Amino acid sequence: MRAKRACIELFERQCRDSGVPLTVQRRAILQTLLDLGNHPTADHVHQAVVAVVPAISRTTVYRTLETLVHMGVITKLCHPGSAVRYDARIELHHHLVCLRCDQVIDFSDPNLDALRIPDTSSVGFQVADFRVQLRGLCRRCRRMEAKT
Amino acid sequence: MRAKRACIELFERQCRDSGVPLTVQRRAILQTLLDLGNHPTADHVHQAVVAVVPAISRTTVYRTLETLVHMGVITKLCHPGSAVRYDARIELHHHLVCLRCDQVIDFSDPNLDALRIPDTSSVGFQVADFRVQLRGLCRRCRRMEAKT
DNA sequence: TTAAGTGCAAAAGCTTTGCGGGTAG
DNA sequence: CTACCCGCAAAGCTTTTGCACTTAA
Repeated sequence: MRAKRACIELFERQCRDSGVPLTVQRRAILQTLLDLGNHPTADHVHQAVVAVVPAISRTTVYRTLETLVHMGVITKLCHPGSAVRYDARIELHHHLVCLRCDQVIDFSDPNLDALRIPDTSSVGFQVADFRVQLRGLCRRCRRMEAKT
Repeated sequence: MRAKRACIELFERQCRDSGVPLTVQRRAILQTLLDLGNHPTADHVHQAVVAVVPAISRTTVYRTLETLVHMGVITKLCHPGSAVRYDARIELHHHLVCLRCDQVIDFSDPNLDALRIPDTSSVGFQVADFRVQLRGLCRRCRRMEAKT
């Protein structure tokens, strides 16, 4: 995937520009998040990154993920479940949200991307981007439902 | 507000139709959620409902909120924060999500409502409805940003 | 050199579970 | 009467905090 390299370069550039130290741990966490692909929790990331940097602590993973969000390199996922999930894809894309099992699936569609952003100045809100959530039942939950 | 009564009636009808016992606690929790308005956590609901039913336990609030979600009377909010939030508004509406403070603000707009739902059959997903998240900075965070 | 990052252990939140007693239908 | 609900207490997760040590720039 081409986007991964771009994401890492963005991160390294931002670090230099704002004087944020570029550590082994940070690099490994970002790399792992990119490799994992789908919406892991902080703990998922920790489990995976331990394979690369065995001594890394859960605390560092939590802290680093928040740092990366702040830098705009990754985003927090809006998720109905209890644990926070992170998303390394910052390009415009959308989500299928299962109302039964709370799973979140990436979904891309040019028509959704073309949405015109409405005026929110009346509430003083400044829009940066948007996501569409299509809510319903995923394949598995639909089957379970059918059996009942 | 008209919708509140409708919501309670929907709930009572569903209870009778599916034989779900209609208890004092459930009624009070739904009523409280409707009165609170904006996206409370389970604990917020508990704090508020104690004023009406003093002996009610936190556990019951957690359980009942999940029951109401399952019945389709309320929905879980997709929220980037750590605690789950609930939304008594089941009508179509959208959200402004602040990327700095994680606040979620209700937002209605006919143009967003008119979105054409794309075909998701290729991934076996059945869409029930949708929400648009406009992400950016809320008024307060925008001011804080400006000062820096 | 020095400001910032890291690891550890412990605390603080949020949510779920098991169980005896209570209640709506 | 009977199945389901409720409250309590305790356990189980997830996330944050304080502090001493290490490291990138």
